Amino acid sequence: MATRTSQAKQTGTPAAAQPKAHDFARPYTTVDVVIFTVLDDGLKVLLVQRPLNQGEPCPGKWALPGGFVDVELDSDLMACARRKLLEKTAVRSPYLEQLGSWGSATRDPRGWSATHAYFALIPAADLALAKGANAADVDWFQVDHLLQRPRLAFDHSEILQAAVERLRNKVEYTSLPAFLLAEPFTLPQLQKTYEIVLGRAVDKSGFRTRMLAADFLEEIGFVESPSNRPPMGYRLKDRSGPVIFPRTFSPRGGS
Amino acid sequence: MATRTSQAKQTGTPAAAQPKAHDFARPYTTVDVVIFTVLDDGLKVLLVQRPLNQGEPCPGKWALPGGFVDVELDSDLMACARRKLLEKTAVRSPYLEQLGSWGSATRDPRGWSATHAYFALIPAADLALAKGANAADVDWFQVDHLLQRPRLAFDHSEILQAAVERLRNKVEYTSLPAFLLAEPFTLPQLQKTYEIVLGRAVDKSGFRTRMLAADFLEEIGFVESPSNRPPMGYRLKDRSGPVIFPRTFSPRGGS
DNA sequence: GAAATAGTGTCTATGAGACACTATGCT
DNA sequence: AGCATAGTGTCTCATAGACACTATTTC
Repeated sequence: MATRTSQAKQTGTPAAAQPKAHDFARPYTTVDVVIFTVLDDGLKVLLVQRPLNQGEPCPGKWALPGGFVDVELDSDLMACARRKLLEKTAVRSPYLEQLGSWGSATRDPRGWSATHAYFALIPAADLALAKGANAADVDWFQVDHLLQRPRLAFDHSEILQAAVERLRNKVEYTSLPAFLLAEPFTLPQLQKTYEIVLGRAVDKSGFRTRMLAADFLEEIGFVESPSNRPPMGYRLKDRSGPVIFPRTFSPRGGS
Repeated sequence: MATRTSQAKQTGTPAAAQPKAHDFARPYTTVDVVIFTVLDDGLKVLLVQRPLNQGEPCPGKWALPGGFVDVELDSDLMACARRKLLEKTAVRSPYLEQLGSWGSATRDPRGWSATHAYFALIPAADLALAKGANAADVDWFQVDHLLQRPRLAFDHSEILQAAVERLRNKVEYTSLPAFLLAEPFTLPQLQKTYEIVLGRAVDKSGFRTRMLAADFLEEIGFVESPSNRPPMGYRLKDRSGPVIFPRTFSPRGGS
């Protein structure tokens, strides 16, 4: 029992004269980040083109930004994700949430590997500054196109799909889209963001009632807009996470 | 940017004459499983006592069942979780869902490690058979007690807490508790299970309407009960996963 | 004043919660 | 008959969706 090959960690039986289990072959440990933004009226995701070098897997294919956990640099998984994000976007404090993990013997040709996937939301406006940091092999892609024909490296298409599902789901009952906007933002802007992510229109009146009832916005004064009546600007009362609404958005609650 | 120590995997820059990044130090990769059941009118979780051997971390403490991924045995993470579950409970086809991952330099004294946590639901009835497989250092613990004073090995108290939160959350809007019952079960039994997991009573009429409207149950004929009017027995139409209800349970939906 | 956008009022159908009721079997 | 459990009917009130309305600015 409890030994060797498999476990040893949480086994009841004394392990006797076995080599320590944790000296056995270890899978690779990586972190990948699905970075979303709303740009040009569309939901976009950041991808990185894989190098063409010999020995690199999936050469030339587009992939999620990510890579190996660095046991020297990264104190934990989240820190590693934040580092990857910072390297690619120069954004420091995005919304960042763990998505799940994917691990198998075959997902990376180099051997058994497990990746810890995160997803991030960043305002497109924050990127202007970061342009310098963006290399030529980094670009934003329309999410819808990527879902229609999945061609990403490794199992990244699958991970992307899971991220979009999670995002779309949560948007139905949380204030997540607010993290896709730079402050101050207006309610019409926020509504537009919801509509872009959800892929459908939502009623203005209901939307406003809902947002204000959730009590997560703070008025910041009127904001100048390209034309017409000046809208109220808002910021988040608490940037540490989204608010959860009591009910869902969908038109007919139907099962 | 984008080089060395850290990545190399998804970096734009040709890695030139660097040692391959994946030859660097690798974290340990483990899987832990939070196994729930409902037993004696309480929500229980399965724990394993850690061995007392020298060199083993957290000797004598109770921990979630789990251990190192075995790159020979385990084709993927889920398979690893299923294996751990089978080893401890002899249950083959439980409800099994990924919970998240926890990884840091310090969570295991042996070094940088990342665990992939899963949670499982099994009917207590299925365990009778498994008793043989259960070693002396395995036992069921009342979840509420463990949450009140967290004393588990490693960061397992944190993982358990996350699992309970996820479970309680999902129970509000899914048919998950059905996976805690052996078939056939009755609606009163199912209701009881909901109440135990949620920690509060739910209205009978509303409960039944809801369950039947969700159309995930199949009548299996009347079932003998200890007394009185015989209830209808049901089984799941689809054991592959829970149904999601359109709305939540909570009394006042209020925000 | 017209146009365009921001923001509010109001009506209604739905459906969940609450609770009273009926049904069926056991002793 | 009486009790205990299984199962149903019904009333009400909150609210989400729909949509019509008002408000404030620019030209």
